[in-house]
Amino acid sequence: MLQQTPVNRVIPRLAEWLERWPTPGDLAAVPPGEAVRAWATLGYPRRALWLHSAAVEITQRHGGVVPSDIDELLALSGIGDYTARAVAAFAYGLRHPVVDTNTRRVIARAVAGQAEPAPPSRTRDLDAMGALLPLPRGDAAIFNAGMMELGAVVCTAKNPRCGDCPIQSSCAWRLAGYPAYSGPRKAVQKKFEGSDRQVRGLIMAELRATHHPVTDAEITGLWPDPAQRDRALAELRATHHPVTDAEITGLWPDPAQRDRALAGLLADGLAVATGPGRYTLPHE
DNA sequence: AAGTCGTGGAC
DNA sequence: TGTCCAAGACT
Repeated sequence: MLQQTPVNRVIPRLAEWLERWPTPGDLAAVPPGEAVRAWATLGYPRRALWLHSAAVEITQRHGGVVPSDIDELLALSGIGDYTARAVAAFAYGLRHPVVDTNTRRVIARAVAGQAEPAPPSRTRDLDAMGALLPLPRGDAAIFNAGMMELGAVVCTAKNPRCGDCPIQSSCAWRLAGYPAYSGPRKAVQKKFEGSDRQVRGLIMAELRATHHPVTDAEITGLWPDPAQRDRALAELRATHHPVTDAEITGLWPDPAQRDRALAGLLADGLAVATGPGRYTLPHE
C-alpha cells in the first residue's frame, strides 16, 4: 500500500484491511476481485492484485508465514527491492539496507552534498545505505526507519526544514552552501485529465461499484464526466471565438481510448470478460 | 531501460 | 491555475 502512496492515506485503509484479513491465508481465501474492491481509491489497483497473489504464494509456499529471507521475499508478486528489505528489517529486525525515495534524498543531501538524488540505482543505493548502517541489528532497523522519517518530515523534496534538521551541522549539502541541482531533469509526467490512466480509473470505479457484469455501453457512458466536459467547454468559449466543431469534438473521448484502457485492464487481470461485452472484477 | 500505472494533497 | 510528488514494481 505504501508504494508511491502517502502514509497518511494508507493508514486507515490498512486498519480496515487487517481487520478483515488478519493473515495471508485469510486474504488468499477470497477472490482477487474482493481485494481490488477493498483497495478502493488507493490507486495503482494492480498492487491489490499482486498483494492477493502474494498471499496465495505465501500460503502455498511458506505455510502461511511471511518469509524473512530477501530472495524469498523478492520472489513474491509485487515485492521489489524496497518492500522486501522493509519487511526483513522492520518486521524481522534483520540488518539490511532499506532504501526508499526519502532515504535516497537524505543520502544525496547529507552525504553527497547534492540537492536531489540521481535516478534510482539498485546497486549504488544499497551500497550507499549499507555503508551507513550501524552494525548492531536492532540499531540498523531503527537507522533505516530514521532515515526514511527524516526525509519524510524534515528533509522533504520541496521546502526542506533545514533549520529543524538534527544533522544540519554535518550535512554536506548545507556545508556546500545548498548548491542547486544540476543533474538530468526528471521526466515530466503526462497530464492526467483526458489520459488513459483517467479512463482506467473510471472503469475500475465502475467495476468496484457494481456487483453485476458491466457492459460496453455502460463503460462508454463513463467518460467524460459531464462537469469536466462543461468546464472544458466553458474554457474553450472564453479563449476562442467562435468554437469550432473540431474543438468541441476534441472534448469527447477518442473511442479508441476506451478500447485501449479496457484492453489494458484485461491484460493486467484487473477486469475479466464474462461474456460478449460484459466485464467484472477477477473472481479467481 | 524508459514507460506505464491512480489518486489526491500541497503549494 | 497547473505542477509536483508520494514507504515502487513491472515490462
